[in-house]
Amino acid sequence: MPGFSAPTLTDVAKKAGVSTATVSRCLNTPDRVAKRTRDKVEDAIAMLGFTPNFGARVMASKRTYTIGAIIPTMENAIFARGLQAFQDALHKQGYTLLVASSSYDPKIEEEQIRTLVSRGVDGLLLIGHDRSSEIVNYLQEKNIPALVAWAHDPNARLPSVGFDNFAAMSELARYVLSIGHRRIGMISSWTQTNDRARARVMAVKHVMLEGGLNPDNLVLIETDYGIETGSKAFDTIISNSRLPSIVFCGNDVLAAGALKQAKVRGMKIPEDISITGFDDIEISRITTPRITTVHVSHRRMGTEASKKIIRIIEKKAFWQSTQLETSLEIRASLAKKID
Amino acid sequence: MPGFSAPTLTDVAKKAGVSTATVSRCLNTPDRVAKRTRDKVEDAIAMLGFTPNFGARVMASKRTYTIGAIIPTMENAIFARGLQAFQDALHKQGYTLLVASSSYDPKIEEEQIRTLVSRGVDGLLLIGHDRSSEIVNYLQEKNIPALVAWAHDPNARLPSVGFDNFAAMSELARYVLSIGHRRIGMISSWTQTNDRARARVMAVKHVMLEGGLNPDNLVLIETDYGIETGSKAFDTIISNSRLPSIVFCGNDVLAAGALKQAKVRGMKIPEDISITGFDDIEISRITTPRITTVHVSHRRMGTEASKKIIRIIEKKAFWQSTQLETSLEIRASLAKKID
DNA sequence: TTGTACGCGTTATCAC
DNA sequence: GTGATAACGCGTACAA
Repeated sequence: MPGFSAPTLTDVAKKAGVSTATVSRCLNTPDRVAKRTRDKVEDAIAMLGFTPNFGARVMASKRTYTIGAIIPTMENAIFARGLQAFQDALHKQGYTLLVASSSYDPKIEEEQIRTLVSRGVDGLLLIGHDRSSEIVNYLQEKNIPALVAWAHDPNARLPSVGFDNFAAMSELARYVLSIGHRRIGMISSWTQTNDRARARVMAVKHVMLEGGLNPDNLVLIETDYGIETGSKAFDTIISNSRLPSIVFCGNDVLAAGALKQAKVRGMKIPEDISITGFDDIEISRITTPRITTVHVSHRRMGTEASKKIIRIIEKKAFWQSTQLETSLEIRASLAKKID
Repeated sequence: MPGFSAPTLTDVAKKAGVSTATVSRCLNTPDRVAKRTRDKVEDAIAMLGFTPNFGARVMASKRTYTIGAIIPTMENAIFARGLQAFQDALHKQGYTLLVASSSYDPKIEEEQIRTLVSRGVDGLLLIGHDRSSEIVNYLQEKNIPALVAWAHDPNARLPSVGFDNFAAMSELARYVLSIGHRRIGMISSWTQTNDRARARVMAVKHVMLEGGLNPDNLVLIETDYGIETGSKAFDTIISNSRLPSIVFCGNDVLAAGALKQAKVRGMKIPEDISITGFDDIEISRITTPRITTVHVSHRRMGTEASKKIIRIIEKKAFWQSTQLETSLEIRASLAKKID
């Protein structure tokens, strides 16, 4: 089909015998056009198979109806799930989602932010509050609304929708201590550039202090996200001189890896050692035994995020952060410590 | 920051004391600009914090460097993983990924295709070959390159990168029959609009015929993707008058659900019943026992897809479909049938 | 209610 | 190697 070129507003206008302005109005403010004219125009549009040119539209109107999201990786089920919900909700409101990923690298995240901004996104969804004030300034200067998800901090510079990682993990840790555990291990994602992971570790330490334990005695391993890495970390932990009676894991996937490895090492769970996760994804329910975890509705977070960002973009409300609930899911991987 | 507006090419040109054409050249074909001039321009760009306007660029050049992908859902780990690899590879080549999802609904997929096309994507990644010829015609008319992933069919109208679902499942089924299984059950995703699922079911039936069994005796349950749905389907299967000795599952997630439910029902695996999956995602390695499955490199598929679509877009090659290898992963959930 | 005409920020085609 | 300038397709004052 050489020489092919898409029909334009002008083509439609000619065919319908009206001006381009009228065609444009039919598209954007149909009620400002007489019914008869509108019908003619709509016929012409249908006959030509016309679709408005996106680039031209952006240039003329400065709006893209596109929202960008930068997540660490889609390979983590919690982001995949939340993002899916985010995209569904966005789509219903006529917005399109542009996705990028940072591989947990702040440099890449900044680069992606700039890319998406140059593409004219109307708003941005980011994960967690950890980023340079420089890039936040940049967004402010460019006037791009940004929303933080998967974390909640009412005092941060950007609005957020998420849950309180510190509080949620504290609740779990308090319960664990209350049933007698005193020797504590933890497997976490890297805390350096991940405020969610950091908050969860801090929570465990804080609760240890509360309970009269020395937080320095926490046997902590940081590692990449994954089942295998969780298994390896578990091996490191049990090679420690003092075997913990409980291993907190920063998420369910690490917990599944740890649990698997415990079985490989011939340990009984929870008799020999207890293991907990975080997120309550399916994996925590199919292991034997099932994993005690913290329930979070990632789908709900995605939906809420879409509502909020659209509201901010359309200036229908001043922003305020919203906090989502979490709840403990006590399952068989955790048991009372009997000395 | 009222009255704020981004610096443009013209601003940069003024500041650098050159024409807009030169600035544009610095951006697109730097080697066609004298070093001295280029330095001046680059300084000006840095000072002003200039970023090219995407919409304008599209209008002038007809290229968006954007590729659209429409997948059934990001909540399925195999798509999440493949898409992540796709996006990483694309990003390295300077392309951006636009994601949409169809929820396995052909109507929604068509709508999403049109949306992405109107946004000027340079190319499209689609899943599977199942779609109306009407929409394929549409893509052809509009001259939008489209690539199919997660399926391989050299005779289809669109190029594809994927593996042969039929052959892969046949291989597994032949092995299963060779170790003595004769009463066969299967849990599959809906086959109506999913050619991958359909091919896997057909493979099992075909191999049954090959082995002298009546394919009509296959106890087949179709259901949604998920662990819970796998469990329910398993219950339905075992309520059947003739208990199968093997249950093929269309994917690992369904298999994990089935396996879990088997244990709930007090059955021993693989002594009482064997279960197999497909995809070889982590979940198949953390269940007890581990699940026999078909290994597929979804990451590799994503990477290959990105190479191929860029090559097609940049007309560096005529298209031809590429087929990826699969391999059996025989694990403890499958055992010889002893009567 | 409808039409005219300009601007949006870039790229590309010419001359120079 | 560089500069002027005409597109690109749409939205929107403004005028009629």
